[in-house]
Amino acid sequence: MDNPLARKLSHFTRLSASDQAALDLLSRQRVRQVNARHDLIREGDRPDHVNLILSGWACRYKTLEDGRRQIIAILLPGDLCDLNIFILRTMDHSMAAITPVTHAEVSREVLEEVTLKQPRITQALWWDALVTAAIQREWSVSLGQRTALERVGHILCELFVRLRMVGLTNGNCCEFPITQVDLADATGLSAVHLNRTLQELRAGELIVLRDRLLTIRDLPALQVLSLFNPNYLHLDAEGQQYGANEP
Amino acid sequence: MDNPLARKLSHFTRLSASDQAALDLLSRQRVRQVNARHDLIREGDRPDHVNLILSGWACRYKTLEDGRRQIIAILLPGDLCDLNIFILRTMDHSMAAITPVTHAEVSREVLEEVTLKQPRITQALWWDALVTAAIQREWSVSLGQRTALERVGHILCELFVRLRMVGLTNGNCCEFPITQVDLADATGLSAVHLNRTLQELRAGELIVLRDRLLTIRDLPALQVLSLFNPNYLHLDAEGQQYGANEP
DNA sequence: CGGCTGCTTGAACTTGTTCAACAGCGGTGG
DNA sequence: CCACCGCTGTTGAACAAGTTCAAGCAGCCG
Repeated sequence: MDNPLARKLSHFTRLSASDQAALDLLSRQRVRQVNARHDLIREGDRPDHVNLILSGWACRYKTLEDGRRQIIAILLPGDLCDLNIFILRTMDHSMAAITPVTHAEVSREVLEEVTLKQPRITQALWWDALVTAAIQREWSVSLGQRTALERVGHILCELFVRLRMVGLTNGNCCEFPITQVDLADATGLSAVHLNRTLQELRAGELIVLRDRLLTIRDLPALQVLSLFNPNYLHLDAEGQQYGANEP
Repeated sequence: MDNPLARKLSHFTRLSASDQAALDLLSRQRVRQVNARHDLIREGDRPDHVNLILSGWACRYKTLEDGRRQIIAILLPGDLCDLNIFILRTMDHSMAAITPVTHAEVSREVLEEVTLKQPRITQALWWDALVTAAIQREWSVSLGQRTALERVGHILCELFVRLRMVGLTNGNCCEFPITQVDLADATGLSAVHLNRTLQELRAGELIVLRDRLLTIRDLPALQVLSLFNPNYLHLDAEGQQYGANEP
């Protein structure tokens, strides 16, 4: 299975062959490439499609007038951006590629057709949207309450688990192609302090991060240190009751 | 119009008489009272209904094991909690009343019936859900990038504008029944520093806050100081194209 | 009256920021 | 081929913002 969206949704529900086919169809809609650090869409734009990340990392962000920037969310392969964007007139934030990104632009019509024909997919996309909202809430907790060390540990745990869901980890390793500046903007820390915090995690023998490759040496310890409780990711196959009964 | 939800949604779309009637029906579902600082629902619960706040203030919050608490969202009259909660098995956060709260518990069945019969309401509820998500993102920006002064100013602006949408302001005044401790937990500040920050806003002649009554003495100045840009609230009647054509 | 909650103040302290400089690396153009 | 540039990561030191601890006051309610 090389379709990251299908892989992710199968954590929620069992997908039939026709569900799979429908998701594959989504992945083949108008496929585009974007270079690293280029915008996919900007605040004020009015999009006419939904983006599905196929490969690479992207982010949502907002900037304040004086240049301060907050990364609001990190988008990984299999992430679908703003299902019902069609209702709001304009984007209130921007999205940018962190690495080179391939994404499919799915039109409203295609999306509606798929959700109409495949109710299990509709259900699963709902689950995905609700998890996305839960992640956003957890980030608020991090930004508001966690210390620098906890915050950085937490985001590493979260990204690792999310990457594992779409098959992008290898044992306790994963590609981790984000710069320290971007990680700092995501955690609300200065780049200098983020650097020192990473060093602290390395010194504690919790992680290795070098050459865009992350190894989590002791995930349980990192989770404890970061007060990371994965239940907000709702990974416990909650939708199995809607499982496919076709082959 | 004493229905805060209808009042809020009418900022997005024109509501027909039957839309109004349907929203009034929602407000009459199983009406409950909750005392101040009591939970409406707890992390781990599995709700079987959606809450519609009719009067009073509430909040969503999460606590960390060691007692640190982050208020994730503030719920005002007219706010509807988690439309599609039915999909996720358990709550990943709690909700509590800040003041005494009256709310209607709307069952899945009633909600589905209304949205099926009144497509304009469905559309408007979508708009509301997307605005809620946008608010959550803006809070991330505040927590991650804004200084204490900006953060406090920003939340005051936001709450004032949201209260105005549901008719709970009077000129530049509004009831503001939240304690400093709760405001501190919402802004990620200590209660002591929140107190000093409020004093700074008072000293700058921007606000008066006394006896649970907030007066914004200079909204434009407060907006500038807080880098408050209301476009994330999507208030510009974006859904007028779906306006009712019945009386 | 006593005890509670919410607000306020002072002072010491801690965490994270800012500023500045430098090293390593890869790409580009002379 | 080498010089140079820009980007990323790293380090040190001074600094600022916000926290913590501790105490006190006002109003309210039983």
